[in-house]
Order: sequence, then structure tokens, then C-alpha cells
Amino acid sequence: MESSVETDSKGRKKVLNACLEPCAIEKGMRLIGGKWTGSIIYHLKDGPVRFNDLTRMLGGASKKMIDQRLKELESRAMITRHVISTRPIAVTYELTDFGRSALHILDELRVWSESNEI
Amino acid sequence: MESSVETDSKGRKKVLNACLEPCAIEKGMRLIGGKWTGSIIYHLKDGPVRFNDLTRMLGGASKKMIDQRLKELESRAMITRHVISTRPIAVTYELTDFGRSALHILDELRVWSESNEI
DNA sequence: TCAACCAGTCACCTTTTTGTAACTAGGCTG
DNA sequence: CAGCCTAGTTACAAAAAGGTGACTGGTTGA
Repeated sequence: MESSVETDSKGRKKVLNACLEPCAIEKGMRLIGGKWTGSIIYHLKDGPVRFNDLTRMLGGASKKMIDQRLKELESRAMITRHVISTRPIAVTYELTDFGRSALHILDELRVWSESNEI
Repeated sequence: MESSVETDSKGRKKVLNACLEPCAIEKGMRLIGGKWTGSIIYHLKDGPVRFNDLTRMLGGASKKMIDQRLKELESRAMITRHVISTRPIAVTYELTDFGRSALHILDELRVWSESNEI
């Protein structure tokens, strides 16, 4: 991330440590920056939540979106999916330690964002 | 953000404080979560940087992308644009106080992201 | 029996985003 | 003169993302 630009004697520019494709910030953003991803993680902070309860909490997001995000998060080992009963099928989603490790960033983001309101 | 779900006596579910369209985390993400947006802010942390130097530092991003993001950031008053000379036209971009206030979040994101590598 | 619940899934369409490469127009260097 | 520098802009195409509403198949409660 410590990229810098140098000009040689002939006026040609060169970059040291250019940020190729995904530098750390981009990578991080791709983990928690997707639409609704942060919100989902944040809503799981107090314990397991069921699928439809999530869809109700995130009023603006469709089931499809939430389903997609949950799958992404699960594939990255940020949440786990538990089937707690088949008959009337019931499922909960819960943060893993890794997922939980992102919470403090999201919380700062929330505080910052709230302080920017009029 | 403190949404919760309650079940009434008839088994009907209701949400209190549903997160409609953009809750704080979503809003925040839309400010700094765009592709390359965080990286650009982060690269401005040490002072003004010129347009083409930015494009060199962010190897993976096209001029068009950077141009677009810079305009967004400027319109949100997170950065300012300064023309420092017309003849061989030269421009620099600099963080405003508001833009600077996002840096600590990005830095935590970076640290977190780096610690997730193998 | 009607309606609501569970957790998803599906196809379809529209919108947005992203990348590519070429181009502006003047100036400097070898 | 060829080729790099400055800061962008433009048009075009391709790809990804997002929203909609219906549907599964079974359960539970009034």
C-alpha cells in the first residue's frame, strides 16, 4: 500500500509498489462491502437469526439478495448455517469468529455514518 | 438498527425497527464502499496527489474509473480538486476534513484484511 | 378450509457497472 | 520526429448486479 511515484532524470514517471488488482483495502471491501453484506453481518451480532427474520429486518432487500449474500458469507466462513428442525423447516445463521472479527469495523462505520447526518 | 422480530399471540411475525432502504451501515458503505473508492481515499492520506499519479498507483483501475470516483468523492465533499497550473495542466486531489474522517475506518479495514491472509 | 408460516428457488427483465481503446491539445526531450 | 508527459473525455461493448413475482411442499392455527 505504500506506493509512491518517482520521476527519473528524464522526466519519466515510475511507481513503486503500485497497487495491483486488489490491494488490502479492495480485498477487505470485497468481503464486507457488497450490497447488504455489512448489514447482514451486523444484524447477526447478537446471536443466531433465522432466514425470514433477516428478510424482515432488512426491509429493503429481497429474499434473493439475502440468500445470495448468506451463501457468499458462508463460503467465506464468516457465518454458519444450522438446520435446527426439519418438519417445519427452520434454519439459523450465526457468525463465526472470523465473521465476528469484522464487527468492530462495521460498528465504526455505523458510528461514522450516523454522525454524518444533518 | 436495533431491529427485532416479535410473534404475536396468533403466530404472526412483526418486525420492530426494520431496516428500510438504507440503514446506517448501508449508507456508509455507499460512501466508501464503491470499487476503488476506499483505495483512492487511502492513497490521499499523506497529502495531495495528482491525477495520473493516482492512476499509476492503482494499477488495476482505469482512468475512467478513477475519474468517476474522484467526481463522486468531490461531490460529497470528501476531496477537493486544485488546478495548480494551466500551461502544462496540473491538478491535485486532496482530502477534506470529512474525507479524512473516514481514514481510521479504512485503516482498520486494511489491518483486518491483511491479517486474513495465509 | 383459508391463510400464514418455513426456507428457499426460478426465470425474466432492466439497470448499473466496468473495461477498452482511441482521442483531445499543447509541451518537452533525445 | 517519435514518443513521452499533462488531465481528462468519448463511444462502444460486455458483464454483472439487482428487482419482480410466482412457485415448491409441507406445517400449523383459527
